[in-house]
Amino acid sequence: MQSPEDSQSEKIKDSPKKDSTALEPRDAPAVPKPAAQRLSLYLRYLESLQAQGLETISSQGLGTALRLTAAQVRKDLGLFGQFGFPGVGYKIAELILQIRKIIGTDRIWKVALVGMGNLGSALARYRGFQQKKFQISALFDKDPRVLGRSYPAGVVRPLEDLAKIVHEQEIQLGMLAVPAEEAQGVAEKMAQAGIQGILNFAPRVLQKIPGVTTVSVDLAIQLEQLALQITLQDR
Amino acid sequence: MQSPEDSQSEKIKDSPKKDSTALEPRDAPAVPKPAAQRLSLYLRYLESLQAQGLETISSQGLGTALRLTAAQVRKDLGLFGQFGFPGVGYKIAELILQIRKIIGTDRIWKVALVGMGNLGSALARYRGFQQKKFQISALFDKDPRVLGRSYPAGVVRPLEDLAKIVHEQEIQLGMLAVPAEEAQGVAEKMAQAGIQGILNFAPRVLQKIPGVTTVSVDLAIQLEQLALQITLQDR
DNA sequence: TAATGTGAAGACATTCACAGCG
DNA sequence: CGCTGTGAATGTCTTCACATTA
Repeated sequence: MQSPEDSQSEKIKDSPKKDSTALEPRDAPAVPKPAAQRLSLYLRYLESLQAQGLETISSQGLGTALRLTAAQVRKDLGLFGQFGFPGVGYKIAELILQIRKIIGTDRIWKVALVGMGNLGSALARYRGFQQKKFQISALFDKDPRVLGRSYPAGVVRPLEDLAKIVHEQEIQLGMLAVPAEEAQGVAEKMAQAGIQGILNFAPRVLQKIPGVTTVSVDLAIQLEQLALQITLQDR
Repeated sequence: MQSPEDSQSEKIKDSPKKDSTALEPRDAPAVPKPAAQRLSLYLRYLESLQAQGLETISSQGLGTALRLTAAQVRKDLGLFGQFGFPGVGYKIAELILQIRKIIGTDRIWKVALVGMGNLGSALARYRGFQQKKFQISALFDKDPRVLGRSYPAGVVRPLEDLAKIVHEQEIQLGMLAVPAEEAQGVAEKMAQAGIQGILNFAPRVLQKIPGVTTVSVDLAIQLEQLALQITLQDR
């Protein structure tokens, strides 16, 4: 999907290959990329179940709501531990805590947003992030016309201040919403500033930057995927 | 990914199974979902090459730019035809036309946008769509406070007018940017109005609606994926 | 009894490697 | 000669099916 894709992303694992005597990479079982994506879906749905006051859910119940097989759900959760109770299912509250811990959203992540055009300003106002433990902590642009503009997340600062602010505020993630031509360059600046991961909205594939993880979302491509699926169906 | 689905999406193919005598589904070779996603990436990069005035590109060149192997590129394009020239590579202009035809963006698709909150209004102004042959033709909301507001794509209309306008303007696609709780209901209204495909931005998995293709994009989930990858790395 | 967890089988996707072509 | 197109080999992911458990 949807990505693919709908969003593209970096590799996650580090296949242990033949060398089982390797000491360094702390032999954790690799997580299949599709399973990683589904983990977020589980969490989101479990949270809605909890809001409804439910206590347990079966792999079958999760699967039906998320359009997956029950076996898939069990395999996915099984990658991280034994969370279920035979004859009962999964305890919702407990599973939510476990998944948050796996994803890392048992704590808050600070995010810098670079590029305050149409999309950037929408992202700055989007409420879906806070709930998920992401706090937009600083806004940047290079266009003098938007500098100083004020948002709930603060004022727009010049790109030159990026490294300083990232360090001061201990920002770990960045969202990149600049024009395609500038994306690679700005991404590299973000990396140099100490950002560990970049969510890229620019319509361009970023070349690998050592030490940085990137995930891309391209809105126009998602519409194309929709068109393609329809076109393939009616042929 | 995604990757799946980072973005998630419906099934594309229709596995031919054993029954090779089937008459109905017009035996076209199924397209692997990941390959379908990459097709859009090829197109986008080819267009940028064309803008630079280049004439040909090898599978190796495409692969390097898009972080894929050359073999992968050849396999993918090979799913749709023989577009390359041994010893030369692919002719950029020609390949662009072919891929547009496959995706269906050799013509214009009309799009209705439902839900004019933060995200909806950003989508209404986003320039990345027109270039890709998607024309936002009508805007809808149910909140009286935003009705009548004016955007480049027109004025915001009440949701009750959806079916009428979809038919009048021959709209085929919809973008859904309403709150999660309303997503399924509004998606079903869109289907009834005659829309063939929905790009869903609401943070909820839509249940299957017969006759409609859906692709989902969840911004908060993409940030979670970034966090997860970083968390998995440093464990 | 109603559910999980998990090897084994099967389906699917990627990479290899090389024949063939302009 | 350089590069494509494509079967065959490999690798990854999903589904099956059932022993196991509370």
